[in-house]
Amino acid sequence: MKEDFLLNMGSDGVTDRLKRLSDLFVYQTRDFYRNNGLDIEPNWHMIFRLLQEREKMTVTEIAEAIHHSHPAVIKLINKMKAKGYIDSVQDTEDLRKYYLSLSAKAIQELPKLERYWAALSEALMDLMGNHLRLLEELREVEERFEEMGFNQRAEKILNTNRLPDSPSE
Amino acid sequence: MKEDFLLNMGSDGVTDRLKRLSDLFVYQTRDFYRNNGLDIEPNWHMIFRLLQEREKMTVTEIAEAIHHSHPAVIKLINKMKAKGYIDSVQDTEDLRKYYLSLSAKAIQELPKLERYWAALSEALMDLMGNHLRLLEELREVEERFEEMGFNQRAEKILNTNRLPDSPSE
DNA sequence: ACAATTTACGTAACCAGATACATATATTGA
DNA sequence: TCAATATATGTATCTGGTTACGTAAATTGT
Repeated sequence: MKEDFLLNMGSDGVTDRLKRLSDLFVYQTRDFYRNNGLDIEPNWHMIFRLLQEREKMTVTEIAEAIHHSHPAVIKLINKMKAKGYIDSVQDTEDLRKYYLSLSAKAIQELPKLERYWAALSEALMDLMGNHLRLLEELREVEERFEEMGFNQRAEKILNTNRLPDSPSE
Repeated sequence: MKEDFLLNMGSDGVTDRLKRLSDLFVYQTRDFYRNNGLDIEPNWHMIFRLLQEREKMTVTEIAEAIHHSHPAVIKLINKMKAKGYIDSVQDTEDLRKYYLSLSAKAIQELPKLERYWAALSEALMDLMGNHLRLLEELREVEERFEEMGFNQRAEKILNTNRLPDSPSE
């Protein structure tokens, strides 16, 4: 068990630990796919699920649904298109819009993919100790974030700390 | 309050939510630094802390301490060097090693930086609801990860699911 | 009806991780 | 002692995210 300096940093280490853990999941999921001969990327799962439910969506709608920037969605979708998993059809009324949906190939492969996703899902629950406390804590922070950003909270604290304190330097 | 599809995905959405939250912290911390005229990046904080405690360390030692790859540390350190925050001295006995330490400029700026880090730290506690439950849940998952990777867990589950089930397709 | 604004998609440039590969120096071992 | 192996740093290329900027189409409003 190697030393982990981020643990010493207490809450100040949380940002990096969140990313570090997320990265571990991503890299190992990619490994898992490759070892099992699946030609998909880890972050495509949410797009599959989304388009399974909604049938067709525009780039902007997807970006809003998953709370990511639209360029992030465009890059993701372009790779899925290149592999033939996504169909794109221009809206006849609003020429700016393109409706994205799962291709025939994607739908055909779904049953196979589902089996691997089920294994990943079980492994995840296993790793979380078969409870959802991490999710719950995450949700709490996400909710507070919506009330007021980290940014503004820090700025506010900086100001209140500054006034009663020394006006020096 | 906009819809968030990742919440619908339950535990399958956790990977992306961890990264999404971490990114929010990073981007808003960068904003905070820029608004206050500080010429540093968010992920430099842990390096400052580490070198404050250990005085001097090699790239490899830093990489091990924070559980990142060594190329990640090299990139990070090179940027800090470019801004004059890091000194590098070659070991006289082992010419492969370079001891990294905080520069005079870095040490001189520390008191100023501490005030901003204190504000960020408070803001973080605020956002976490003044408890450390998120950290505790995170720690649990990190520990289980050390016992067995996500990868192997998924592979194992895949195999046990396969045997008693249909050998079809 | 047409100018001004907003919306949708796309691109460029940046940050931050990882793995794979390369090179130089140390260490090991027959 | 010298060949083989291991270690330390560095580079290239991939992933994934962001903001800033650009262009075309739709909507708003006078």
